[in-house]
Amino acid sequence: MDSVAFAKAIADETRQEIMRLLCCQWLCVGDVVERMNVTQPTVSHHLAILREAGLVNVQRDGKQVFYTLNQDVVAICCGTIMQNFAPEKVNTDARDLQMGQLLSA
Amino acid sequence: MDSVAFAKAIADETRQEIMRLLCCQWLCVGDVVERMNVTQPTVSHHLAILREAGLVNVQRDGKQVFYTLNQDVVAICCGTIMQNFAPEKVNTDARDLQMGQLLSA
DNA sequence: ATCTCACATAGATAGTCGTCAATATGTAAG
DNA sequence: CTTACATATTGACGACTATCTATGTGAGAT
Repeated sequence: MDSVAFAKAIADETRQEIMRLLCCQWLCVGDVVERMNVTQPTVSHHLAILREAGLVNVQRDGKQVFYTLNQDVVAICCGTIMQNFAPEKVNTDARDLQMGQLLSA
Repeated sequence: MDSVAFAKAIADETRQEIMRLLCCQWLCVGDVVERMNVTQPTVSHHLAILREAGLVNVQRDGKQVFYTLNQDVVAICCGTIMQNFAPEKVNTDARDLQMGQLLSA
């Protein structure tokens, strides 16, 4: 998963809203649809993009399909981007200090 | 700077290539152009997008305009995204451990 | 088997984006 | 005040994207 593909996958308001819904919980497609202001095919489309990017975990249960956000991939991709484009902010000897600043910003 | 705007700004191969060039050094537009395979207007266009996103610092020197990547903004935005979409990976008590795993992945 | 429900896919359309050639702007030099 | 140079802006064009309606698919339930 390269940085460009990851950025493209999350570069959409609707998609990030879906990601927020799927963060730390499993929801089926219908649940997502009824919490948003777009149609079911639109949700399905965005879920497909997130799925192909490896950003969501999928599990079928009967007629329903459940999704949840893959936090590991998000974290790893963000780490890669920071290593690529903010190397001076993630140097080894001051890592946790810097992270503390970043996370409180 | 919200996560969507940041993602859109970096969601392009050419732009990330420019960002790599401008990481940790100042380059004028001409220098960027001659290291890439796109025309000067294209580089100027992408620099404008990065500039409006606050991702580059700009400094004029005579006829030339120098750019460099703003690593702080990159780091802060990545931190925001991780807080939004990978909260379980950046919790306080295991922060540096998790970061160590991420950065070595 | 048929029906129904949940989800995915296809097709159409409007809007956005990346790129280039051409031109404008602005800065320094002669 | 031209001239030359570095960068920015404009306009055009093709490619991609987000959304919708309509339809397909696949898994229980009757």
